Amino acid sequence: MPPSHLHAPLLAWYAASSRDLPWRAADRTPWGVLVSEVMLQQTPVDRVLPVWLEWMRRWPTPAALAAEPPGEVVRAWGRLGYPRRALRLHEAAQACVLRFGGEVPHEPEQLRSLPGVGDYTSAALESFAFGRRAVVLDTNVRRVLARLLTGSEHPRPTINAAERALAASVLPDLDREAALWSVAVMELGALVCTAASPSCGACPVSATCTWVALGKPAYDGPERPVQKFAGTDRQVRGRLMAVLREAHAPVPKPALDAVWDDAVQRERALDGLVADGLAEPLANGRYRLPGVGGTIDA
DNA sequence: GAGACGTGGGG
DNA sequence: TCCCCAAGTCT
Repeated sequence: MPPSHLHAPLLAWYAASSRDLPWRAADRTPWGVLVSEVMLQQTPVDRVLPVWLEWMRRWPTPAALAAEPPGEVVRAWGRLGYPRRALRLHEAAQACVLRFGGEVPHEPEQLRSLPGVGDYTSAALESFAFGRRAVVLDTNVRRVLARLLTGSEHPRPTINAAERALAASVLPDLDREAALWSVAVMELGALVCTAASPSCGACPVSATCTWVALGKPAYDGPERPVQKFAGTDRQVRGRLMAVLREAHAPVPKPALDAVWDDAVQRERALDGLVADGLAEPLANGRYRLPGVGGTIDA
């Protein structure tokens, strides 16, 4: 249970300053929360918002999404990035239909069995969709608790048992309060206690923040991993997928070859997309998003 | 447990 | 321009 000097001001701040996001609305559904959580894995809210609205309009239930060919789902995913998430969401929808009566399940182990649902997303669904107490530990919560409680500017590169226990120790005991606490801490991390330039002057709990009390010391923990992108297979895959998404007929190989000069890397990337189920090779040497179109171009 | 996996905005 | 960053998951 968080001490009241943290709990009360944070909840007051959340009531006054949180964003009105549709997946938090009173009429939200577990399915809508699941879609939002998967889309928000590594993608900012502003970019997710329009895509989420369109998805919920087209596919308001797991069954609606499950009935689509995977390629159509990948196309609607657009430029959110990491399109394998779209495939996993499609598979998760099918699992809901086949195994859970068309509903998003509410038991943690059932949630964890869904493709694309890991520790974080499972806890987020427990908490935000079903109103149950769960330790929600995403990058925002980790950063806020690191600063507030341990005085470190950033959390360690990987979650360990001690960090999870600390998060659990400040989580309210009751379901409703726990869910509210988690979403409020997340929101504080997203809007105020940001990674690069926190607005401590606007923070409702800066008076009791350990990191502030220590004079905001620079991070001195283990090296934090940096991701390369330019020149990687990931960049090539992205370009290939952009061509396939925008095409509404099977794509001739030369159109794919045009996106990258290095043939070895290009073929490796394309093979990877096929292996992942993101691209479908046709008999005539053309490619398309999996299952779309129906007609086999001759 | 390290590395793979997209995309685009901001400093 | 370059680098960091954004509600992680999977292998």
